[in-house]
Amino acid sequence: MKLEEVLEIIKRNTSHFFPEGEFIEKYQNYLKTGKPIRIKYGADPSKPDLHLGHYVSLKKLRDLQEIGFEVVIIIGDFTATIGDPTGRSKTRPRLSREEVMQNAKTYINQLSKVLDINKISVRYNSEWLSKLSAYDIVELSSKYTISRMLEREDFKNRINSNEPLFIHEVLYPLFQAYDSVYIDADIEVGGEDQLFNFTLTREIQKQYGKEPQVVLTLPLLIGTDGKLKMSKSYNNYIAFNDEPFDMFGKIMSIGDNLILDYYKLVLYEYNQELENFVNENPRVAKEELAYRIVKIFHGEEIASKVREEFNKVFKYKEIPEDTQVYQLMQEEKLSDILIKTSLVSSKNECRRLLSQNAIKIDNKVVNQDIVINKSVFVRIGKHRFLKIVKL
RNA sequence: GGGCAGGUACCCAAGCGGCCAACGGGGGCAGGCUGUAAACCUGCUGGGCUAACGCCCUACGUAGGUUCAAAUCCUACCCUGCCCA
Repeated sequence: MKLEEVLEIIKRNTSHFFPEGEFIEKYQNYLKTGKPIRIKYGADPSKPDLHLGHYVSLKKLRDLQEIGFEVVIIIGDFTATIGDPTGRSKTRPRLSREEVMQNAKTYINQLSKVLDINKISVRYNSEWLSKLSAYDIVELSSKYTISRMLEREDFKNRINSNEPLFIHEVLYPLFQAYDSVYIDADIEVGGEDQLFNFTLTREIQKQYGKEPQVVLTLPLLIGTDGKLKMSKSYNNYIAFNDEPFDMFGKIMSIGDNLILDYYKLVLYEYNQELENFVNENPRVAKEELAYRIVKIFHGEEIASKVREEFNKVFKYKEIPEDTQVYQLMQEEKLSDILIKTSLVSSKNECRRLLSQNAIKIDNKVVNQDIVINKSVFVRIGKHRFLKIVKL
């Protein structure tokens, strides 16, 4: 493929890409010698749920993969026991090895929804990091200074606000850098928040006499709350593994100001026509967006089914088809049933909801904890449903 | 090692012997208005019992103690920050 075309693919949607000259050299060398360009992508197994935010980067990996670049996924099983401090105002809880390994397993399966799984290689960084001796670690840490490390916003903020900053957290970027040294990364891809780590890695690679990696970052997708970057810890994420109906619903709940972003970053779509469409008819534009994203993860058939279902339930207020069913053996109090099915977490919560007119049975508001003795349909708030079937 | 300041619910943060399941803000949930948008208004936000007034249990770093009564006082311990060494 021509260099210009490759550059075009690379630059689509990216927020940082540098140094371009180094990339061009690498690419020309690839054309000449056939030595593949190795892309590194670091996966954090402390958060096993991949979400749309990850998708933005993974999609880029997919593009690069199709050009013929070699994608190496680094499962940070070792670094996860430290916890990436990026953007954190607080020390992350450290995970046990068992938890980390468990999480790592589910990762690959989710990755296969975006990447050609047969062409990637997967490495666990404990493979080399756990073998470093104290001597090696001293050597690694002698290659960077504290003051440069403290140039990082998040670290600086911690210091300034008298929050603890532990030494192992400062070590994190160094270990991540060592991964690149070890696997000879040519390019590292990730979210924009990794910019510091990625550029630091270049320095470390040079110190080890390696060719520094090219940095490629992608913009961060804003989460469903409309404010913060999509992240599991903020609970504002749309996960690969969400049920199609939930996924559709979550997308429908995003603010208007995000619609265009999602089109652009997730679907790679942006033009003036689309912008006009979004401005003129955000509701329809959003529904189309939801449909198309669900289609990526669940296929066309399910996507259109879910779209129909969504409109039935929320536009025309009908009863959803696929909903949790509770089999009623004998008469039971409503509250007991709701707790058993964990639609409600306690009796107090149930009481609260009742008193706030949040619970509807067969479309009629109930205010009291009545006894159920027949088949009914229960709706709590906007999106909790239960079909009770009397046997 | 020494001195000082701190550790309160999901987060921030008041309270400093009873009126404290704990002010206020954020977040979350729910209702109204809507397009499951935003903005806005309102209510709720530890658990159990009750139709309800209310009652009981568990919770203010951990463990003990003083008191009729402790988040609040005392003792020890753990943890964090700042300053000194």
